[in-house]
Amino acid sequence: MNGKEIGKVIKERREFLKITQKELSDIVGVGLRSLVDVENGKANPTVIQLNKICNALGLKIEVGIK
Amino acid sequence: MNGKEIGKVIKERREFLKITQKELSDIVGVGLRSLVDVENGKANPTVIQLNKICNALGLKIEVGIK
DNA sequence: GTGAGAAGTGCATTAAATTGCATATTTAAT
DNA sequence: ATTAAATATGCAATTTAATGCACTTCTCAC
Repeated sequence: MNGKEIGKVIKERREFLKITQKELSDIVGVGLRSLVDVENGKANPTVIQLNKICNALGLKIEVGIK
Repeated sequence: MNGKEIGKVIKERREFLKITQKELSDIVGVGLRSLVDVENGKANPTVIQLNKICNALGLKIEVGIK
């Protein structure tokens, strides 16, 4: 999964939970600008950044054998 | 999975494949210093950085429902 | 079709990741 | 115990992610 695909999952999950980018950004403690960019695959986020977002959405990061 | 856990997977996978950090670093195009830090959970790598490493090791990143 | 809230963009600044290099430490073979 | 290769760390420089703000665009409900 690359940045675009990850962003897609995050965005869909957020929309499924019916929360706005602003709300999520506040909850998570990640800048709105950064969150928007991540969702749109225009960012290259760090693991910590991704984890913050994932935790709030009931998502997780996994690294495993292909 | 946090940085430490991810590093552990990467390190174990590299050792399983019997390649050195230097070799992997050269193959992947990631600085040796960065690779070492990632493996030891002392880094907060970006998705691109992680993907470079994972690709060379037959690993993948996944973001999914917890 | 207007208005309001949500989403996306450009730009400048700040914070942090990435890197190379020199050096230390660990590991493993002889 | 020596040695050599592999692994780890401190530090400084460079690159890039993260952020805020102002502004634009999109999307619906009315």
